[in-house]
Amino acid sequence: METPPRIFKNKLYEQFARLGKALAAPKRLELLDLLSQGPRTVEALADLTGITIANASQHLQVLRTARLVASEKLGLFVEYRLADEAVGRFIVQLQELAQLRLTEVEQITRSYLDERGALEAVYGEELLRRVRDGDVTVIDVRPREEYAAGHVPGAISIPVGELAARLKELPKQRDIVAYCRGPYCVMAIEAVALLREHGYTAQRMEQGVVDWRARGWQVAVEPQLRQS
Amino acid sequence: METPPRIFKNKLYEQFARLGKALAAPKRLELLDLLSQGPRTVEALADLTGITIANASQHLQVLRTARLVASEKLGLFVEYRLADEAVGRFIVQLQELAQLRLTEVEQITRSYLDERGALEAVYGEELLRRVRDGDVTVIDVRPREEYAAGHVPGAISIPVGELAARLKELPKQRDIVAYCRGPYCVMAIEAVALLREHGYTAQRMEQGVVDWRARGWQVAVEPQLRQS
DNA sequence: CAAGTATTCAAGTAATCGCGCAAATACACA
DNA sequence: TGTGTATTTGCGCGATTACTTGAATACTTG
Repeated sequence: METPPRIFKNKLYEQFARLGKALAAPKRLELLDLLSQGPRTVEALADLTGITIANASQHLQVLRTARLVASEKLGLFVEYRLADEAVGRFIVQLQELAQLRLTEVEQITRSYLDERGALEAVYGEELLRRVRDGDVTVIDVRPREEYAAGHVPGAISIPVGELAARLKELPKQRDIVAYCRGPYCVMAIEAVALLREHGYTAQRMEQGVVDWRARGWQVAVEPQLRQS
Repeated sequence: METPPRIFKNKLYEQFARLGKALAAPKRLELLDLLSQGPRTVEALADLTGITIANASQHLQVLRTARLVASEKLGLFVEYRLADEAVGRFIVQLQELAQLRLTEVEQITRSYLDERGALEAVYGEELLRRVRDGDVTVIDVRPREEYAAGHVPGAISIPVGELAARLKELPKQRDIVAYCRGPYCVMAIEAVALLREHGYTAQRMEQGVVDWRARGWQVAVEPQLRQS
């Protein structure tokens, strides 16, 4: 026999758990991370996460019924996006909590960095300030679409795959800062390693556009691409 | 064939998903909510959530392997507590996201309030200011242990069950504000209803001590109870 | 209107989860 | 050292979940 407050609590926590369940699969978290960089089609998401299209579609359904993502039919494709900026911020907080509480997270990233020979020198807030003030040359090494969907003002788009061929665009006498999706994104790590090999002074900024926006700072978008 | 970055991502998101999995069961969220009010024994938690002791123990194991709670043997009992204040803040953020994205949450709370005939008049920040400045009589209607583990400075402890018998302690000419665990806790609602029936001017404060602390404000504790 | 393509749906399978029950363990206290 | 109590563990059941494969659906576009 259940009393009214008990029924109420059960219903309420069941709702909260809807979010928890949606966040319980690694691939869904990866999808959310990608979507926090900008809208994507099912195929692109399947590609980037290394799962089948049908599987990606299913995961996206789950995220949609948890109201974390929204979809829109655009021509032949279905474009998925985060349902709200708050979702992106929440994902960041989840990752921060994991970083804080699960020592394995740091072990995994550290061993990956070691394996790549990328010694990390992170200056955190100081680096952010220099990026904000334009003291350094900032490159956004994410895919072009993500740059278009929102990027740090003043940053130039050089997807990591093109970096080797476009080195001559970069001035050797200025410090270079590379960023990508966030603290666990590996593209900026590769970029910095490559730049240093070629004699540049390069640093990685851990923050991505989600953090940037969360601080209340302006992000730039390419207006011509947001039209349907 | 998996490339090194893919392996890295898989391992990383698997870790993040550990938190998601821990948050995927309604009862575990309820346990975390209770624990954010202060430490509790297994038996007490089982009681408060309406599950068997064995079941509660199992859920607590899951939360412990996700490093969200910690346990300590105290005499004959095992006391569980949040592993970090950040966990409490995170739970609040989860609930805020649910409130924002899942309209069902508001429907459920609204229908519960209607059923209780408790018309909600919430003044939010203004009410908080008055509580902080001591303009009102503040009562903490949670169980005594939770009050002892941390409460709003100046609040007096009147567990909701004792309220009817202790009405005469309260001044009729001053406004009364009742609070309990947070926005979804029903005890303050009951308290306000009872007070109004008896001619008091009473209001509910939605925030609990977790929110209070998250704002950087001081919480008071009963020192003599925190000794082992 | 027909053909092609992106996405979703449906069915099957192996694995996991939540829960109840009963037994085992661990520990304080007499 | 024994006894009582709090907690954990093991086991079995039904339900859910993730993933694959193959077919269906809904579009656009020629």
